[in-house]
Amino acid sequence: MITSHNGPQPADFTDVRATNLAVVLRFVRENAPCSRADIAASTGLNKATVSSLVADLIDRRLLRETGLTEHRVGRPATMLVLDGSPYAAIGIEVNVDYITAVAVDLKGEELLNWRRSFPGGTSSAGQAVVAMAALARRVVSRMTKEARQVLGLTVAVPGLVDVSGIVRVAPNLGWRDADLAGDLAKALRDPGFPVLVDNDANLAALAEHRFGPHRNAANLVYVTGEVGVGAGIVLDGRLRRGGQGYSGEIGHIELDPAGPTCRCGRRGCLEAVAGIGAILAHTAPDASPSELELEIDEVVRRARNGERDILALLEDVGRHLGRGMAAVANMLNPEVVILGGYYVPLAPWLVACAEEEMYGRVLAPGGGGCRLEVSTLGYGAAALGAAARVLDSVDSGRLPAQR
Amino acid sequence: MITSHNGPQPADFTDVRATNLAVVLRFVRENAPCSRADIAASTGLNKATVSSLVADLIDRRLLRETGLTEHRVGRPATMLVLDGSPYAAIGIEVNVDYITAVAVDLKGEELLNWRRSFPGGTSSAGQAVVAMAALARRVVSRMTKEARQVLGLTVAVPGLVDVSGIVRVAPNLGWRDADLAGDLAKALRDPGFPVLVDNDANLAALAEHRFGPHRNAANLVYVTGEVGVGAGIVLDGRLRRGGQGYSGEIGHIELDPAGPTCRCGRRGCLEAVAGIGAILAHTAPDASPSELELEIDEVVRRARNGERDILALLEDVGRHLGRGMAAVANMLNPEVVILGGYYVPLAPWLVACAEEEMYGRVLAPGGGGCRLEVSTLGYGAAALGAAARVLDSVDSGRLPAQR
DNA sequence: TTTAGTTAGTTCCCTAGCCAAACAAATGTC
DNA sequence: GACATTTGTTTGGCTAGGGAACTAACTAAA
Repeated sequence: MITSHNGPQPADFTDVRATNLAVVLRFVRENAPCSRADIAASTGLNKATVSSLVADLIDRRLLRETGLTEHRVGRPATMLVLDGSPYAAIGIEVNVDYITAVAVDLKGEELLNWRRSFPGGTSSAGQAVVAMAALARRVVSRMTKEARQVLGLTVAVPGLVDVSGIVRVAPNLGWRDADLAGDLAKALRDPGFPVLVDNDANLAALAEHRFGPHRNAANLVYVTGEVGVGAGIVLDGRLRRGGQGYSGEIGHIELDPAGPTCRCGRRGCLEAVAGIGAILAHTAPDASPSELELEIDEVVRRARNGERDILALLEDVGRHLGRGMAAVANMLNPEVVILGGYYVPLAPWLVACAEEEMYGRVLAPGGGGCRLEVSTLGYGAAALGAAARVLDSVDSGRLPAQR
Repeated sequence: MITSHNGPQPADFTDVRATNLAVVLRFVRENAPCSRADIAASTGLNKATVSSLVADLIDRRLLRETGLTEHRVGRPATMLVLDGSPYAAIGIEVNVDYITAVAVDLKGEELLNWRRSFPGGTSSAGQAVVAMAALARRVVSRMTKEARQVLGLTVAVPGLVDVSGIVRVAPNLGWRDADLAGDLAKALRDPGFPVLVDNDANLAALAEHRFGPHRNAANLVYVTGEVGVGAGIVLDGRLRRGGQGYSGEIGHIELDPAGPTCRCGRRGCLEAVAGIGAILAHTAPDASPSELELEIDEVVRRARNGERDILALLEDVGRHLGRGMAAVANMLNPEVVILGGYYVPLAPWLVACAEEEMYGRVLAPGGGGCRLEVSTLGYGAAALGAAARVLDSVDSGRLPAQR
């Protein structure tokens, strides 16, 4: 795909080809099964060109012809689908108490989803690399056994990852300035596929953008609901990382100078008043990271039981969250803000208040068309997004080499 | 230029040509005077290709050869510069008490800058169209007299402009749902050039991005300092308007639930605690819009005199502004936030506090490399940006027809 | 069972436009 | 004056998209 960011690059024919291959690939992904004629009619490409592009994609085993034809008047069409079998993209998520690995095929279908407990909170980045490498090797060998070529691997990290892929700060993991991608690639001994690192919120946003129910929204924001609150921002169809890669740090937007003290030392941060910690501070002040999930389950149980104080607490958190999301909606005017992480199980008691608060504060008419939704991808969104990151580079025309 | 937003479009050779023409044009703009050989060496395009592209651009009178050559070893180079003379881009800004029109040539050099007083605050959109059309006609005829072809006209409006160019709400002007662009084009009777409308903050951001001292920053935010506070957001080298075009409405980010009441009815909005109105509420509570400039001059005078209460007031506003900018910097991680409008004359007393507050709140290491700067383009930034908007479409390869 | 009609996909040719290499032009240097 | 150096043009080759004609494979109707 021909892009023109910071200092436009000149284009040549290979760019045209790459762009058009990507166009066809994406069209088939969205509209499979479909015929060459469909592609030509919908994309505006010439029939001959489509035939040539499709042949190329079939050669590279990205597409496959199905025997099926449509029975209407005229010559029946040879239908095309994405070929799921020959490739895999791997996503890994490191977190405070576990490492998750997922692998997906080109269609985004999950091939495996493994979770290992891992004391991320008390391990060094080096130890994490060892653990990730071990897990990655097993995933890769499984993929190889299934005769799949691995297209790439991306690691999702809860922390600030700069544009060059260095993990600058990961507060919950206690890491600083770790070249996770480089070290992991080294540990995998020249794996033959790219190894990347990115922020978990960014990748979860990517997952929503590619697989979620709002995948046709070109502008969306994904909000993580963990102890930290972060956002991944997709504008005009692409992840926007900002100048150094640190965009989306909405957790420390100050909502109330008289609010509770945040772990960052200041007062009334979004994270302090609407993060998961703000709930647990009331219900289980001493919970360790590994007990988070259990504690949230307990909160859900009590909310279901209709316990007044819990409901009031959640309403309060919802309202604060809504105020934060109003800031996001006012600043970026996305089509949808998607709440993820622990906000998902708590959504039934949060969203109504949050929505009310948000819509009351968004200046644009009709709230700027911005909806507040709950993620349906579950806790694995970041890992899935990490895999989606790999697929994205295929989609933008960097196809695997021809057989 | 080949773009691939919302549903990628297929590319063909004309796109390659357009992309490369734009590459050459932009290179010459940045590096004039320069030779064909320079262009080839720096862009990576082939010498032959550059010659052909340059010939095309000279044909369209976008470039011009200067007789000047560099005297080094070897054949002297024919130097190329942008041809300023044959074209003009027009920008118009409507505001509460005046209409400004500027015209610039391809280099961005100001050809004229006219200001008419106009009671925007009490006029209908229809009346504004009449006034703008009258002004525009005079500008066009002046340009025609100078033998310049007008490439386009853009109107900057302080209000919410949707993606289709309709002015949805302009609070200070009292307009709603006005098709300014359509009506103005009609009033100009098929002018033969495109007429567009956009938000003033967006266009000022564009002006900074093209002409300002931070023009090489691919990620920047421009903040208007009027009674209303709005932002224009440039990410990855392009203006980001959000889903419906309403991005940048930072004026109503709530900073303090216990703060003063904002004109939007809520409390503690950025605009209410750090807008120009927050200053004038203390110094000249009954000032009319047309007296704003005078009142600000008075504030500046008193600050220069070292009046304690004024300095304290400005410090306070600066701190609130810094808190708002921290939210922006945390969310978007731009390379620079540029303060415009009335913040410019007040900057000496605002910026230090604002910076301190901002850096204290930005989570990213080193503040994410985000600087807080003051606009150097003056009050005309929006009008200039409106003209820049026209030049942008030339830059992206939509060249004026060949002679 | 033809025959006509319709749609799908391929083939052939043309053209745009990039690149590489050779070459011509214009200068400085020894 | 020979040679080196750099600029810009010319020529030819290649990639890849578009258009039109053609073949293929089916349905429908006579």
